[in-house]
Amino acid sequence: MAYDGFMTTPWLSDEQQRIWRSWLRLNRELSATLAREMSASSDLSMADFGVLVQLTDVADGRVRISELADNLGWERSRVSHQLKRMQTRGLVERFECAEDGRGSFVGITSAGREAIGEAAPGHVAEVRRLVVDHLDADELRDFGRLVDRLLEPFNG
Amino acid sequence: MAYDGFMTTPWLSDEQQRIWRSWLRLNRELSATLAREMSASSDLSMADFGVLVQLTDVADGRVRISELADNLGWERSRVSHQLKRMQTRGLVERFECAEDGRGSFVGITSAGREAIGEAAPGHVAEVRRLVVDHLDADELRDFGRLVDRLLEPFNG
DNA sequence: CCGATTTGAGTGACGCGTCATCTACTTCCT
DNA sequence: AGGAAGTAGATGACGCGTCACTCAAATCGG
Repeated sequence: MAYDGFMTTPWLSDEQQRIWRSWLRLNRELSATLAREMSASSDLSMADFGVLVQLTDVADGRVRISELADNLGWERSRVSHQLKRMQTRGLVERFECAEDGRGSFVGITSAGREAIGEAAPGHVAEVRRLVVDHLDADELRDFGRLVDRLLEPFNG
Repeated sequence: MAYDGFMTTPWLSDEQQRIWRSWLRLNRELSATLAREMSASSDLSMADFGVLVQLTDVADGRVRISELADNLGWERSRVSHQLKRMQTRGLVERFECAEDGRGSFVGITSAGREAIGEAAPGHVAEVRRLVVDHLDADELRDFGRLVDRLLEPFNG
């Protein structure tokens, strides 16, 4: 157990610290690589892509802003900023909401569909290459189990 | 195997997709929670904290900027921007480099040491609570092994 | 029915991160 | 020695993300 000189609280053990730092590094490398691939092979950012995925996931192609925020796990204001940028570029469009005068719908445009259609194959290939195909069946199962385990504190 | 209507490339299987999305969510929740805790219990951001950790890691308290960038796994320009902000707040200081007229050293100030001393215990507690103590010994070992496995493509 | 509270959404300020580019210094090649 | 190429670091522009705040509409409690 390693203690840091100026702290009165135990730091992590060397092994725990190694694992934690590796985890941080993995996130860094993975998201940087995916972001680079995305912007190299399309005009979309990862954020754009995430939004468009959600918008193609829904049947009628239009979602309430808050529902979109929930599905993305983003703050509302983040969604708002993001949609503003995407609307400027013609990737999404907004519609008024009849049932609730405060709310509004957002939907994907045909330009948006075209953009995600271009971006998706390369992105999927990269996720496969770096993660899915890089683990065998057992490892992938363990991986899923662990991720679920670590998500527990955020589900309750 | 699920295919997306407008694509000619295979998407991920439902299970693979579920795991991948869970992983993305875990990153989101974890980093958001840690960032929130950090800024609630100190005046530091996660980025500030990372820099200060590196600067306390080295013995003499001064590092070449590029070395710092390598240790952090950050781009140089990111380091440059970050250090400028931190220098303004008195957390770090710069020194000229005698051996190389282009280069410079950066070191932690006493204000910087004080700041990280305040921030560290809460941060460590949060990492413990959400990750380390949330997994038993076997799970932690598996987790480390999987993270290492996924880091392989970035090591070669 | 009316005021108080809550909720859906947007905004401005500001810190973060990347990319392209710049400057100054060093190194390498001949 | 001297010019070409490379390297250390800084910078400006711009997109991303959060926080604190605003406004309008809906809902709730009496």
